[in-house]
Amino acid sequence: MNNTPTIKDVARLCGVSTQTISRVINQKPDVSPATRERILKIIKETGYQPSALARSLIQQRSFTLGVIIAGLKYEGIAKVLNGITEEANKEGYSLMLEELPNFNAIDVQPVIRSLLSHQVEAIIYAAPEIGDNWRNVRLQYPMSGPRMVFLKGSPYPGISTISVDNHLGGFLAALHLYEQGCRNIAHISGEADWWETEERLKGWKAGLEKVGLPVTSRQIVAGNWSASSGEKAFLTLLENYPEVDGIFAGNDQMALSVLHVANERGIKVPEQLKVMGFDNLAETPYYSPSLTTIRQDLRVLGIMSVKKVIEMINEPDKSSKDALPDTIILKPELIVRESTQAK
Amino acid sequence: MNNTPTIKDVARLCGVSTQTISRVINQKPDVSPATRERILKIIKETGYQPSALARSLIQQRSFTLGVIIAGLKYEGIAKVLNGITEEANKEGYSLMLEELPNFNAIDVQPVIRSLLSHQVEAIIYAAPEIGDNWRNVRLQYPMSGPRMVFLKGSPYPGISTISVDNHLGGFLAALHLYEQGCRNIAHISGEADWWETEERLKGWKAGLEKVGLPVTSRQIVAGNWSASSGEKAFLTLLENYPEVDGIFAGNDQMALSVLHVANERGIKVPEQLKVMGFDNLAETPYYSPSLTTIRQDLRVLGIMSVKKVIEMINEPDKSSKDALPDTIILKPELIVRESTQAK
DNA sequence: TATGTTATCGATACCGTTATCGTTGACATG
DNA sequence: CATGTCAACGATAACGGTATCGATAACATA
Repeated sequence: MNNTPTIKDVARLCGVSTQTISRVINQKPDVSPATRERILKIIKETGYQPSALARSLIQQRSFTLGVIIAGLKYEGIAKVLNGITEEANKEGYSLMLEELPNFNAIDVQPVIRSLLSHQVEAIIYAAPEIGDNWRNVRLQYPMSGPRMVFLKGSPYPGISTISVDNHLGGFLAALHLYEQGCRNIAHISGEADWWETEERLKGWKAGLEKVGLPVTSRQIVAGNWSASSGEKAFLTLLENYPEVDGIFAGNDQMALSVLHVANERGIKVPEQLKVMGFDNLAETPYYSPSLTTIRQDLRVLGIMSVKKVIEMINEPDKSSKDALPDTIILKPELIVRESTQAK
Repeated sequence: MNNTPTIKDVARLCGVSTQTISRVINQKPDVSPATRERILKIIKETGYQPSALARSLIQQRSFTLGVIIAGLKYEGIAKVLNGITEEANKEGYSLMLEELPNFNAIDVQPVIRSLLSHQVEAIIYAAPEIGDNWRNVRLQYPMSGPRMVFLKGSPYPGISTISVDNHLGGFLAALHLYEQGCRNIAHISGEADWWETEERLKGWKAGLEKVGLPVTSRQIVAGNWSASSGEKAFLTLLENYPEVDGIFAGNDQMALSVLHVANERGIKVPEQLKVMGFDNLAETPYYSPSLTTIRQDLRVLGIMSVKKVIEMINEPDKSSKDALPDTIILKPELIVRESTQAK
């Protein structure tokens, strides 16, 4: 009585069957203009809103996507999510959001089950690939379940994956530092076992090899994405590899703390040391000096992921000619700023 | 046939009624240990998962919260969301996420209707208060609808609101700069019409008045939260208020670009100019110099909001003794670093 | 007049689950 | 033996919609 009206209430008020109401709200034919108008009026008056739940149940379509994320504090994922919400909104899909408490694959199963029980039509898996945690998810995932797209990790045949070419990013970084005159180039890597960490490292190595510079263990120090880890790593570098004249940090935060320490110690950037990061955070133009970095457009990544899953929903045979490929690799881009500009 | 099994499939396989299956999955009595075990075994074998949709429909409970956000690119909201997902997870609630395409109140109505049609049990409104956009939402929202909590805006009698005391933050900032010896203190404000902008500005004014410093229009320059706006604002300040010796920026990004410009121009921070921000971003300890700022714990804000709405769901009479108050104001905290340390 | 066509609408079943009440049989009790 | 109690289970309706088919009346056509 006091609650929100249902289709039955509206039908009773209009003196017609629920079926006719259904026809009106779904804009189907077989309703006379007169009754249609009368019904629309009463719908407006009562504020009636069809239940998406009941609809999903009978139609076997929820128009809902599941999104699994982890590490919202890591900044990057927020941008991905931004793209996802934008595109999902545009396409009329709702989103169920699940954040994993940690990065293990162990806790993923209940999260997926929860999404499935809500009959999401597809799942966007945007938690980072660390070690073999993706592998387990991919293996355990039921073939009969709704389609799934993996974000920011390694491609795998038969499984849709959308990533940024981190290898290329590392490669570009190494080359750029070389071209700016650096001959002793170090790398502060991201958190161990992350796919992105490995790829950036490999790309950086490939770049050094390409230009004929040696790659020794002294040149590589492990960080963990955090600014404080970047600070420690840089201090280690100064001790073990004092001739360093170029640093490629695995992300902008770690690069920032390199700038910070350099500033404290009177090491001039870029004159004595060239520094670059990865991500192109919005603030990087305002670091001191402004930071050269590798731009990756994570918002677009999110948009692509929604486009892809909706495409998979609409044609499960995936045999369209201009369909998106299963594996999409976005190209990162070098952004040159003061921190590597030879003067 | 090929699809996920329903309760009927399980019932048929077990040779019992669906009711008995229901009793098992809900851990209710009136099932013999033998059949219970047999049923559990078949449930495991088939991978049966009860439909949350059907359940929500019959029970009139969805165990789902709606979250409305805007401006994911603004960093702060990601932390709020982080707290929300954490607490919701803990309490066994799912989340439906909706991001507003802009900050107007115009587009809010369809978003709310969408959430209502999914029968969310409560809504957390975490889009910023700008001008009177909250007012419209609050007025248009149906009294009969699920309860709603507003985040990061002005309290209003009878409506639950959880915010940070931005006024206090601005006040603390002004006082701190004064205590550090500044006598010409400027403010770079956030985007116009935001509640947070106004509060920080008012608090800062109150602080200056408290210590007996004048407040003139020259001392206030409008920014828009972005680092580039901070740069412009600082340049304006240098022109119109050259005697400035202390700056309170409305957020850390704008403070960062003040540091950047100061560094470029050879203005020594903190010796000649003391600078502070607001937010306490993770990177602020590594700005050069490290940045004094006002810490607000937005993750806790998110957690509190979930606690509050769940409390409202469970006891709509809100007459418990140790219930959370309708209006919760979290206290920000001064974090002193190099950028304001008198030497 | 008998039949066909069309526009408009309703009756019924169903989606997958649970609430509610009823049924059955075994056993105890007076 | 009649009755009561209890454990274990099923039948039916309901949640709020839609799919499917059918019904009715008005009108056109043969």
